[in-house]
Amino acid sequence: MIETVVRGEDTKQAILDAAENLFGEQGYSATSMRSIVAAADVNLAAIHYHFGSKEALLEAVLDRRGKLLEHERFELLSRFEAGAGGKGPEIEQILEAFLAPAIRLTRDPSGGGRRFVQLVGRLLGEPGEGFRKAFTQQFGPTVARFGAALERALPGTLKEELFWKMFFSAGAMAHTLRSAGLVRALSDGLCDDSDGEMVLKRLIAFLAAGMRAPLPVIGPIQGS
Amino acid sequence: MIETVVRGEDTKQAILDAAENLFGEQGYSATSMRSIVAAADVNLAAIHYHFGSKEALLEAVLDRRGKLLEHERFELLSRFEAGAGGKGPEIEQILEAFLAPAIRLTRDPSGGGRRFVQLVGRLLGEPGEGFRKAFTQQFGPTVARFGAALERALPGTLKEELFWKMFFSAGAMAHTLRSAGLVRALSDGLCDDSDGEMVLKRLIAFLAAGMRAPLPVIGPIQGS
DNA sequence: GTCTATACCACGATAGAC
DNA sequence: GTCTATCGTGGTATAGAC
Repeated sequence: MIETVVRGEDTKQAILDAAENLFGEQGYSATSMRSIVAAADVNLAAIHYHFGSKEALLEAVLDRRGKLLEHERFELLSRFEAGAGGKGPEIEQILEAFLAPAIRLTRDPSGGGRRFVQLVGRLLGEPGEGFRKAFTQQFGPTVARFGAALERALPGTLKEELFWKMFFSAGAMAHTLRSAGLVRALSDGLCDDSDGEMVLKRLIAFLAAGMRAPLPVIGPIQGS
Repeated sequence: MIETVVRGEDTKQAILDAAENLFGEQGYSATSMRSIVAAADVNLAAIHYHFGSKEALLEAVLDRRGKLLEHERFELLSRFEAGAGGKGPEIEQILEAFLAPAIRLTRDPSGGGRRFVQLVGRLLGEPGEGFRKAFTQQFGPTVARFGAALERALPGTLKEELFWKMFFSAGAMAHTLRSAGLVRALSDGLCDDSDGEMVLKRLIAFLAAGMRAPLPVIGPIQGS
């Protein structure tokens, strides 16, 4: 006779922890729900009871830390805005407000924060209308808020040019975040990303230069 | 009585075409072999006969266009090197030699080239020791060749700093390539990437600025 | 409300007939 | 070279125990 132990919220959190780790390590599609319930030591059907589906579980994983991440980013940006007087914060400060909370998550001793960051970085590149919607919903307000800040920091930049700069930057940022902890292997031992502050400062310097660079305008507006 | 038709090489190419399209559209893990054989109108076991496994099929897809892509990149870089005399090509030219052949593939009328480029861009972010090995094998020589060219174009740059610049650039490039044809949707109609030359020039300008920017050096080497 | 057992169909892979 | 049959595992769904 197997005893039925009612754990309630514990079960939910155990599933979220296991899913965060496995999704971050192996990617969403490559992770099976059976491996998640095995790691969490719960029954297979518990996922469907608490979340409904694999995709809904992913959204719950994103939600758990995503709200806090968004709050920290807004908080930091607001602090920089307050300290900059009327002219708004510098580009470097805007980038720092966006990146520092994410990089800090990378150093979470439990490893869960790093896995979460890797997962988000990978999701930006994954196709499937399914969770592009969830992704936009999660990070849309952040993109809007930081886009507005960048627009003020780069006077005279067309909306279209700013989009491309943010687009290129998103690629570099996502690549850096999803590779968290793997740089030593990727660079054959040449480099290391264990010093998060170092990675942060270098990424900011790289992106700020690109943000300030004038992008060529093609077409009848400028001619050749 | 169903007739057995022997198609030989046709079957192999049909599978490669279908796999390229579906891997590029949906990603590797999310694409089932059954959907591939349905699109190619061949039997399920044909994949295993011609390629051996799903992962081997992926490598075959990468191989088919990858060799030509590498050749075009090397060719372009060599031409720039020949035209630059003893001092080597400019950063912009090196980036163009790397990116232009890939962007041009994006405009392939059949759509296969675009799907291939999307696939490669996505693979850079996917985990799994499995095809990181295949990926390195496919693009290792290219990275080495272009890294050497960049090193000469950026005198006085430490190997470590150069790695990070190439690392950030790889993220931006992969993001741009894997989003080929999706920018209109991603930007809510604000921008479009149907003009490949425009995307190319803007990406090069963005990256060249980052490449030239001095990255902060942390640690005892420079102090604060 | 919480959890278990179990069944369902699609998946990647393989063996062997033709 | 091609096909069918089959294996173990994947995501999903539900009935019912507690």
